[in-house]
Amino acid sequence: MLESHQYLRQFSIKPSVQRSAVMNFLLKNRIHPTIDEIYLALSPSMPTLSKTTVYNTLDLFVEKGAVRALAIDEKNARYDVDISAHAHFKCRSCGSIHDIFDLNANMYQLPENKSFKIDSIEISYFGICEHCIGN
Amino acid sequence: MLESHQYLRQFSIKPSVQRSAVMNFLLKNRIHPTIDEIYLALSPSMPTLSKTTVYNTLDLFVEKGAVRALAIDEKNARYDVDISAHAHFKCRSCGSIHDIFDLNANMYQLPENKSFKIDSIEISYFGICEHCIGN
DNA sequence: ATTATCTTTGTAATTGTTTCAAATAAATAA
DNA sequence: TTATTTATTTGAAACAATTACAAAGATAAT
Ligand SMILES: [Mn+2]
Ligand SMILES: [Mn+2]
Ligand SMILES: [Zn+2]
Ligand SMILES: [Zn+2]
Repeated sequence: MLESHQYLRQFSIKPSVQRSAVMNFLLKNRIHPTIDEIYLALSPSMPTLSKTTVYNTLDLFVEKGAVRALAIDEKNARYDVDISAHAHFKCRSCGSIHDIFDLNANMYQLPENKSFKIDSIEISYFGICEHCIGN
Repeated sequence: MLESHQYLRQFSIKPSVQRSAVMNFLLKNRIHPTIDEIYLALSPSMPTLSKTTVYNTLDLFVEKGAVRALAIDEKNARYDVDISAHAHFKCRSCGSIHDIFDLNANMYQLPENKSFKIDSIEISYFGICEHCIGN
């Protein structure tokens, strides 16, 4: 919790109790969680926590560049505290999302394009995960 | 309409009136439309068309491999009748989605991975489009 | 013609997200 | 400190996209 406190400051985010708790969860659970997963995980120890606060908090984190929102899951927004350039894998069966590899320089290279001003890239792979194959 | 009739058969989709109309729209409007856009476009000429049918139809098309569902837009599912390997660009301002380039062989190459059985890739770029810059 | 199967339709339910105003907490000024 | 302003959290309601489902309609098989 102290760590997340510090961590938030690096992104000039004022560390409230709720924000620190959310960031702490993200730092310790690198599973690209949904809003609901975050809320359900924190709710027991913070009974007054509102889901709206989780939404507000994640919006703020994204705006400040502390976390990245992933589009890989059509159902729910997914959040990643790892903002380095890396690709993801989503299992079609269980829906879990995993880091798959770091993007090398030429893959991550944002292409020059006359029609669009490109500022970011998202590379997603789909298939079946190890765990689901063994079922 | 005759064309889409034929086209559907290639994917062993039985071409009903509704299915042909939806496929015809997709073939002639390569804008990666949402369900709603498809429904609103067809609705005037097919007043009895149900939105549920549009959902059913697109689910079937995806299942049969005739169209690809894109995850690039968090709000709505987007559908692409072009199933070739190509990357997309989404404008953060107006939300429009464009084809940006074909994926070359080494980019499209699905990586071998011991933990996951990978079957597809989606590469998305984000930024601001030409039109929105000039505003 | 009858029966069975496939497809479409409209409604209702569900889910994820956003809006918003009141309540609470934190920061600043007096 | 106390008062005042500003920032944050909260819960309820509104909203939007999708899904579930059962009845109606169309098509195919007997
Ligand atoms: Mn990640
Ligand atoms: Mn496309
Ligand atoms: Zn899995
Ligand atoms: Zn634009």
